[in-house]
Amino acid sequence: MTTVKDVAELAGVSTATVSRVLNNSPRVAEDTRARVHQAIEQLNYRPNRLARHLRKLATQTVGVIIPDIQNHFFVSVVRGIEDIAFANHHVLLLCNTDDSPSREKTYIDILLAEEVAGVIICAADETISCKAVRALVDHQVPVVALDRELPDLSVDTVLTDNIEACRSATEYLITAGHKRIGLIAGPDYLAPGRERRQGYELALASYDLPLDPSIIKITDFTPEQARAAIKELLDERIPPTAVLVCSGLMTLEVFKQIQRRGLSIPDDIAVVGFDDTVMNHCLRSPFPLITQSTYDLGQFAAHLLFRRLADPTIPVQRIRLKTQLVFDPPP
Amino acid sequence: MTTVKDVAELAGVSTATVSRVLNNSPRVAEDTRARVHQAIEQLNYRPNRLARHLRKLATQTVGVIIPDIQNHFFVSVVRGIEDIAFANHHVLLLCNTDDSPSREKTYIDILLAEEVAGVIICAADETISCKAVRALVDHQVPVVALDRELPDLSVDTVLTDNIEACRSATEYLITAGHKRIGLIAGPDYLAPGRERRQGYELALASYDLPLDPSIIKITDFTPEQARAAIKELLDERIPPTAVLVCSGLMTLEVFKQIQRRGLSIPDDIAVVGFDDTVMNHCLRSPFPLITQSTYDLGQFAAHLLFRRLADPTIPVQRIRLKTQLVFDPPP
DNA sequence: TTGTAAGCGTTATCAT
DNA sequence: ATGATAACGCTTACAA
Repeated sequence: MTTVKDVAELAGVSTATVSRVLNNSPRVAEDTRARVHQAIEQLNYRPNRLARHLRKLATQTVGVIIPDIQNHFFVSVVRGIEDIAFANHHVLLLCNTDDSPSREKTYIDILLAEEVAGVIICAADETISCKAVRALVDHQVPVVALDRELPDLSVDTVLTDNIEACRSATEYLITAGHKRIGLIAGPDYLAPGRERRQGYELALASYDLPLDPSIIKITDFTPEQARAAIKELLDERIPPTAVLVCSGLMTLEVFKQIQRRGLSIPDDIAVVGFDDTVMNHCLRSPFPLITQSTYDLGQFAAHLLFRRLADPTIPVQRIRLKTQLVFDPPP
Repeated sequence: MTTVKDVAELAGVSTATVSRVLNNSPRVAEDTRARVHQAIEQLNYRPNRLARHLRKLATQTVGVIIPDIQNHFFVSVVRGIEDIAFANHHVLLLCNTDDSPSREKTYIDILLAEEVAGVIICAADETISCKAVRALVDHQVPVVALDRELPDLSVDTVLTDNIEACRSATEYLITAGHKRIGLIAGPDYLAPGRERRQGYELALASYDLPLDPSIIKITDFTPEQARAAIKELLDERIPPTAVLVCSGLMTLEVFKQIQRRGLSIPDDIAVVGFDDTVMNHCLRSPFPLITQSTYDLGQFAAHLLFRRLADPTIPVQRIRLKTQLVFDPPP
């Protein structure tokens, strides 16, 4: 392994000078700079990031904590983050939690020990996660909350406009004539669960429709619970004539189950789902989808992070990304 | 930031002893060990990974270089790798190359500078990539080639059984009565391109069917080129009655284009595609798919890496994973 | 403009 | 069994 020392020797200067060249210090003569650069070339020298970061007590590494990259939702999020990080000469540490607070905690401890420059996190559980994430904040590690909040913490946050998305989607169903609309939502301890339900309730209220708890199903966002939920809805004594499904993974499952029962959409039951995860790409979807630009979500989060890295004093930012109600898949 | 020094002070021992406890050295009295552990607890001390790794000149970081996480194929690959890495207390650096050798090179330089413990790579270009990857090998960084080969390098490799997969798929089409079978394959500089074409040719040969270059389309695996390819095939003076499409992304695109033309599968044209990326999940696929367990692919690669990390002397391994020809989607 | 030297937090060697 | 101390590769005061 070649080190600054080797370069210094070959260039006939001290290691300090090499370091200055490496860090583009202005206080170095042009010809020395040239000689050093030549030595670097010749030896194919790459400064050791570990050593550099240890010395500076600052890395060029960003921790990305998400539930599961296998959830289509996070794929482009991660890519969006990576592209911004790459442009800033930073590198991504990918951490999948499976929504387990304990695995999340383990990863946070590792990221802390790795002295990451910052962390972008989609928390496993908004209340529980705060405790672990606080350790990052206490150690001055910038944190960006993505898609889910960190309520006790004052950190930059980028969210989807959940309430308005579901309010308008529900309104769409209501104006289409539906009076009994089922909801398959997520847990209250996650913003996308809580707020999407709120949007739904808001719409019902503004049209003076009754809120029937028996057709509001709160799940943990998994397909398994979505399957149980849609089953229960369809088995109601008076089944809903429409249903709003509040995540991509669940929408797919609901679609499958409805198909399996031989029911038709929207004649037997109307559906509005979330995210163009799957079916949107391979068939003209038989129902509208609330879509979010997940790539943008990632990019925004990364932008917030690097902005804060550049200037830690700016006020905490909070961004809401708009959604779209899409009736037809892309060509 | 609490350091060994703080712990040592609180426990009333030297930093060396703390380090011994941290590294489970047997040469430390039980009561001192207890005192140190208590101090660690009390201070909530986490050993700095950077410092540790710099000192040991060995990290617990694995570089994962793939073309694009947005390609569904790599999603579970990465997750498979992560799960094994996590179990081994290692962490993942995710690098997307977009199949660009230059971006790949940049990432390899970074990984080298980060002193990663090992690298799992799906090369952008088997010939070009070798040059950059050789730097890793030269620096004794274990490398595992995934899905694509590193021909000039003697490294552990995990591949799909491409030839047999496409031979049997083509055979299936032949025994179904097809005599004029089109092929949409990948480039020769990638194993999945090259070998899948070989399997196709093998099958034709063994049934004494002619090889018609005009219905063999070599693409770069992108949907764009797949679209052009299927268009050309369908516009042939005598169009093929069947087509074998050699990647998941391309299969989806071909499916769309056939649909758009109002043609029906398999009556107008029979299709065999790759990977259960999309349509398999939302509708009973109208045609069979060659599927690979990408999660296993990732796990195997990671296993190879950690095996070599544990014992660098074992002979280079080469694994071929079997595929399945799937006619019906999972329930 | 350049060099010397200390130090980032850890571990390994050598004493004791 | 434990403690001093040097070293990993780099950056940055402080001198010169």
